[in-house]
Amino acid sequence: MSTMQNDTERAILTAAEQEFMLKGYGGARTTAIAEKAGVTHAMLHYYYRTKDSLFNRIIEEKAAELLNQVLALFSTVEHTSFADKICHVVERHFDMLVQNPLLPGFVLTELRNNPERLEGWFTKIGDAVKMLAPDLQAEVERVSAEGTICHLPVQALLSDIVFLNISSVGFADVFCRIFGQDKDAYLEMRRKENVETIRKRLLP
Amino acid sequence: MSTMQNDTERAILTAAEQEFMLKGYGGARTTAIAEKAGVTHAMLHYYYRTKDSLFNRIIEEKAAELLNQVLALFSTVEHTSFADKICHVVERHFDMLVQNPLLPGFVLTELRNNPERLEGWFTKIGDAVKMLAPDLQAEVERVSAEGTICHLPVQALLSDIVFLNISSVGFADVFCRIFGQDKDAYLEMRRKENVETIRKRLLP
DNA sequence: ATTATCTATAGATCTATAGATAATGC
DNA sequence: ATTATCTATAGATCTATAGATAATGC
Repeated sequence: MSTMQNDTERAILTAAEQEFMLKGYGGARTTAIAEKAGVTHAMLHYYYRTKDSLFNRIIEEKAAELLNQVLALFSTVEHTSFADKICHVVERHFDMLVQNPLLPGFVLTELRNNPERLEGWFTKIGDAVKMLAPDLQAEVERVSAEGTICHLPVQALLSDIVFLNISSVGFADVFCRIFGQDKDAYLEMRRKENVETIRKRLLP
Repeated sequence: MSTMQNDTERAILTAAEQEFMLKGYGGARTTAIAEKAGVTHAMLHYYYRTKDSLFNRIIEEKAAELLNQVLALFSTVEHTSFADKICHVVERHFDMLVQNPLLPGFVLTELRNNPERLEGWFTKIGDAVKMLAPDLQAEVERVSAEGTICHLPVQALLSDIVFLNISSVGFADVFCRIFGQDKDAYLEMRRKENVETIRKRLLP
């Protein structure tokens, strides 16, 4: 069975994911991956043939995993208000990024160097957004007409959330150094601050 | 005079800045820089000796340029209110990033791969922040006591501004594709949206 | 004399494969 | 027979320099 992987195979995948996320496709070295996995370099090519196919294998796994997590953000319990629901999404999205702190940098790097390699990601995410956005926009229209929140396009709101959270996690190292703050304390501050900022953004 | 550069020298610098900003130190190739500059590869080493010294030369120039721009953001004309002043800073910071769209990705890449190479940048920025932050915080204390704005730590406010602007520019390509929007239209939307978000964040 | 330029190449590093050998499963 | 592993190496790519030659400035 193909999912019945031996230790070597699994070790290579794990090491490869770390290396690719950290260095990007171009920066990753198959020799370094093999070394990190504790196998000879030839074994990597024996199991995955080329660097390229190993990379594709990794990002397809990662894409499925991330898409599930993102979709799960929205399919959650009922909340008292629209604003509460959004704030809950902000918090869960933030936590998801803390679990994948290398993601923003990885995406930015690949986007620059070989955007075609992430083509699949963007079409998948684009499709998911096309599914979710209209419902969300309809809800905004309805609730804003009641005067509970202000009116705004969901593209703007979603961008706000993602941008605040991505940067908070991606640039935490820079900013906590610039401000002379502990990293955990800084992230804790950002988590609250992003919720607060989005909540105020929704005020009528 | 050392600032009296010939065409070759200048062409190498220009090409190197583009290449380093686009690919990062590790991804940049001195052969590619020479080719882009239209000179033989040996000339690059003749003028700047090593890839490393060429890189340092580039980022020191860039650091000085960026720091001046950032400091200029705050030393500006008087405004009617604190909130107006901040919103003006947001707009000018946004425009500055549009002029340097590769900057966020470059910083993130170098931060990951060899943070020590940007050590100088962060200490300089840290020093500048230590100069500006107390005055700004004092103003927040004063104006928030009057009830015109809410109280908040300047670290949070500055992070909010930088994060929204950096991501808007850095991830514009991804997001306008995901939303099926024109890039210029998306950036125009983000410019207004970031000002609006920060203005609301300051509400009492 | 000094500065600028070119050709050629050394030496390092990286991906990928060839070919031999050991372990495993019928 | 098939699967897993190792050693050795081919071939590509990249940084850096050596050494020769042309242009420039006293």
